[in-house]
Amino acid sequence: MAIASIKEVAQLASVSVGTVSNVLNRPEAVSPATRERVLSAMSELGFVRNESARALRSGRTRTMGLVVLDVTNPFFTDVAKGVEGAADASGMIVTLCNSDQDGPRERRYLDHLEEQRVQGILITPVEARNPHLEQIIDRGTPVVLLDCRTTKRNRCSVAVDDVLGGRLAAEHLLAQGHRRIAFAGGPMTISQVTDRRRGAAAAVTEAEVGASLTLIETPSLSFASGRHAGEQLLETDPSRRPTAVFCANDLLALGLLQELSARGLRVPDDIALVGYDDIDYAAAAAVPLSSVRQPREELGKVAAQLLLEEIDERDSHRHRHVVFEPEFVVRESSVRA
Amino acid sequence: MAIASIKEVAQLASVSVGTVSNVLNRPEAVSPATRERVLSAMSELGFVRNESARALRSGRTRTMGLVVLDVTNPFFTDVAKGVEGAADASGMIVTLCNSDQDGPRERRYLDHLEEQRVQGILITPVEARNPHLEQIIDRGTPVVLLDCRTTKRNRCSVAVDDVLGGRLAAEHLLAQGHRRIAFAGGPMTISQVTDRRRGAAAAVTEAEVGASLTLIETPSLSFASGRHAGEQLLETDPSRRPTAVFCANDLLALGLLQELSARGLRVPDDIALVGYDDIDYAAAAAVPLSSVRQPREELGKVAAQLLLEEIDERDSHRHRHVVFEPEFVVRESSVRA
DNA sequence: GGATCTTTATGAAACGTTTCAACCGTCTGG
DNA sequence: CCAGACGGTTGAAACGTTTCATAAAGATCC
Repeated sequence: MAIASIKEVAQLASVSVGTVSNVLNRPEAVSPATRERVLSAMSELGFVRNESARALRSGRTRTMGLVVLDVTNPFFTDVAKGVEGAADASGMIVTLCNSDQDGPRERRYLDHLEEQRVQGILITPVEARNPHLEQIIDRGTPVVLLDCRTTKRNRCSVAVDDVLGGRLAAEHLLAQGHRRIAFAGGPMTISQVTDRRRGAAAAVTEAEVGASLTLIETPSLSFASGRHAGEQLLETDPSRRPTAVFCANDLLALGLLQELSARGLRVPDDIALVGYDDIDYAAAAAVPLSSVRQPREELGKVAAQLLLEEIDERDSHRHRHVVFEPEFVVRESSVRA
Repeated sequence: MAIASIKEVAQLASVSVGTVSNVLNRPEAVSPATRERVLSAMSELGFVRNESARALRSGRTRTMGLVVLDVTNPFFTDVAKGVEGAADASGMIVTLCNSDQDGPRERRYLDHLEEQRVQGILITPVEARNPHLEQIIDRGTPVVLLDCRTTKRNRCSVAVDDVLGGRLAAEHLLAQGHRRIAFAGGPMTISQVTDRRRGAAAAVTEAEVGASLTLIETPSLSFASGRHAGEQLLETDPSRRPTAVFCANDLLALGLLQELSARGLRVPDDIALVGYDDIDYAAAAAVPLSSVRQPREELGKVAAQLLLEEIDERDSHRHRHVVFEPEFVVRESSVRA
């Protein structure tokens, strides 16, 4: 049952193991005749190269790790697609891990990736400050921060300006005449959440129109959390209720939208809604969702390229911080007829 | 820069490498005093176990592969979540691969997984007949077919009865009075597509009401393909145009819905729509989508458990074929007021 | 026809673990 | 007081590759 090794292939083809290895790695260095012989021995035995042995001896793998906050969020799957495309073009394989916004889980995956000796790691961390990640970098595994701004000098990062995104969303709502605005999102350890809120808060104060930004903290950025936030909102006294909600992402907004509609509140008439990410489903929602658009696939692609660059250049590499600009997309959920 | 090995840890702790290995694998077999000593040597050196070496020597990894047709499809991410949960509970790690409905790509991933010597593979194959997959099974890697029925005796499978699902959808549309019905989906190599169509076709013929089921073949089961199918539909003569479309999945249906709405056709009045999968976004769509619900996470969970079982039992394992029943969910997209 | 290169193949030494037979004290029961 | 068991530790072999110095056999040149 055990898969044939290079040794058995060598025996069948009457060559040394070194030659078999050469056929695998530098086929041009072996004469056509023997190459043919080795190749047919391989297929006769159903040889499959043992990546563990190869990695152990050569000291390098062909794998990179990608750790995202939520695989079920279309934003991240689009990002993952970008990463995968770039990796594939360089003959790299991506191990996709889902931290599910859970610290310990994230840590387990990081440990595993380091034990696997992946060539590098792309990560959207659960917490901005992460000593464990720091250690991994110190031990020599390149890490690129994904969708997360940083000024740290020991890594690259690719992000979209979330503070600006938050500002755009809030300015739009203010322009629509809203004064009691809420920001929904959480947990507050996630930098995207705090950045978006910060941008919105700044816009609200600067407007000097007596507007306020209250906080609806959610346990996660999911559809379910959105529905739950909707319940909370419905419990508050209508006279003091916010007239507009800016959600930290589209999933949250879609969940909120569904809960509000189910309970008879109309969007945008009773409550205006703005999301974030502009996932495909935002435009297709019951009430098409205004949202802050990010270049999702591009984000992943650039992050992967940065990592590949760092892997290639190693010591001579200079870390870079790429920041994209978000774009506000107006749809029905935030403009009263 | 190189990460410390077990040997250096042993040296620092003044023990043999065997003892260090024991601390790692059978800590109860080593005295508390030395264990402590070894542990602190490890943290001092920043030791990280080399999984390649471990896998090579022990002959087993702690990884399973999951190959899906489309990571951006919420159906598959939900399935993946189920798989991951079950795997995690058994200390296994999942390598998630996205074939993107592309044969060669699928093949590359399968090769990689086999080279990695994963303990087993969960796959929703691009084509039902797959000689390469067959070889992998023959060489001894357990494979479980995911969301794909089979009667093959050399593997387990977990699926939802797609023929029944197709039938439910068609029967519903027939009951609503539709006679010119279309089935949208593709490519036809994917068994889910053909099964769903077959079920629908059977229902249509059995009804004996002079109804017909035309085919709108799409290149993939994506949002974009749905929009494209919408264009096609709009080009056909309104008098001969189908009055209802049953889409092979929800993404397709949502794309179609968006295109139709954008071009001024009303759903369900001008064209009724039924999807498949009942992803979260189906209920939240502009026109809430009728759909065929599948137990997504459960599907993944059971598949993973079957695989784990097979990995455990090995030779004594008896393959099983689990089939779930789908459920039709009626919403506005298919019932005229 | 010898010297010098090239081309091709070889054999053995790593890589970092796990595994296991063997060993050494110390304890236990008779 | 001895035989045997037991808890703890050791040392070396093995896993399947890659890598590299070396060798053998032709080819090329003067």
